[in-house]
Amino acid sequence: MDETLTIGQLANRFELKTSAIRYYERVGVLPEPARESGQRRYGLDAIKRLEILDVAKRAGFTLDEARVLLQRSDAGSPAFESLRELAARKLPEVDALIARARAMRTWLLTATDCSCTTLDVCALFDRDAQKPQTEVVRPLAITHVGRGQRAA
Amino acid sequence: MDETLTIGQLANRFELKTSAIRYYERVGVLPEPARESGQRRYGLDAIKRLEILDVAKRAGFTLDEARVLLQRSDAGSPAFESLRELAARKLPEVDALIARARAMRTWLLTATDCSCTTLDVCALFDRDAQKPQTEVVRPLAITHVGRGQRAA
DNA sequence: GTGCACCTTGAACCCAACTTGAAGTCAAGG
DNA sequence: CCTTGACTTCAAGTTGGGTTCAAGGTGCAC
Repeated sequence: MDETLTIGQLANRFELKTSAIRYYERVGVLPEPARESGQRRYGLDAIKRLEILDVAKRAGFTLDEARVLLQRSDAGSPAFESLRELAARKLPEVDALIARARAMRTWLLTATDCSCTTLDVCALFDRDAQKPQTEVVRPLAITHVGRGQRAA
Repeated sequence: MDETLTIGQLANRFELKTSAIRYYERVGVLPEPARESGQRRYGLDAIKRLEILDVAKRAGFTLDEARVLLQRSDAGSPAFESLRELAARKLPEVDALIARARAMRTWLLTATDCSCTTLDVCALFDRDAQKPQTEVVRPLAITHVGRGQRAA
């Protein structure tokens, strides 16, 4: 029980690829770990960090935001201010996402039992009728999900 | 009233950039339009297409899916089968998105009035406690929103 | 002493949906 | 004639979150 893990063991534990962990290190989300004959060795701190990161990703934070979060968490004292700040900024984005997704859902349901025979005459494609509910929301940073890798 | 628009006029009408319209043409979402001394001239068909595309994008279709949709719409006869098919395939993805977004929302609300002083001890970052509700959903093709351009 | 599993590196590649840039064309106005 | 402004082309860049590749190191068992 020496409490350190290789990158492969750590990756397994979090269902990540080793390349992802190296990537996190590269972009500053994880600090550089200790080495044993050139190889990375991770301790409890890294595990805790990845756990936090895991939750943060689920919560819709980008890696950049998570990086800030984790830096503050290290700093010690005013740790939680940044989290509350970030959460408060994130909330309206998430609300907008939910609203948009619901409008989409309604549209899709209607579409599956629409009986028009050509698209041109169908009310589903009446732009103005849809506008009020389904405003397009621009910068929505929930886009990290599922990009850059094909079916893990 | 000659009913044709230049690319710039069309772009204005849909709050797109001209580059986006050329891009749509390049990837086959819009057909090649007529030309007058080299310049694109768009008619009502193009407007209708962009209206459909607009709704399709709101509904979470990718450009690729929209392209199929619009091709079928041209073909004439079995037009709506493809739409119903696409809608049926899309629905569970949207449901998953909504579920995930709601879990996120709960988490964010909790975060804004959590009173922990360091991240390490906070229940918000207890991975296992969150798992059941907030499973990470992988391929979620709603990612077309807000990528590739900074704040239109 | 070699086979094997695991680790190392940097650079290049992936995706979607565009945007940006350079260099050129065209018509109208002064 | 010259400028202005809107158009044209094709190539390359941007974004985020990684993956993939080639070439090589390390340690242990057989």
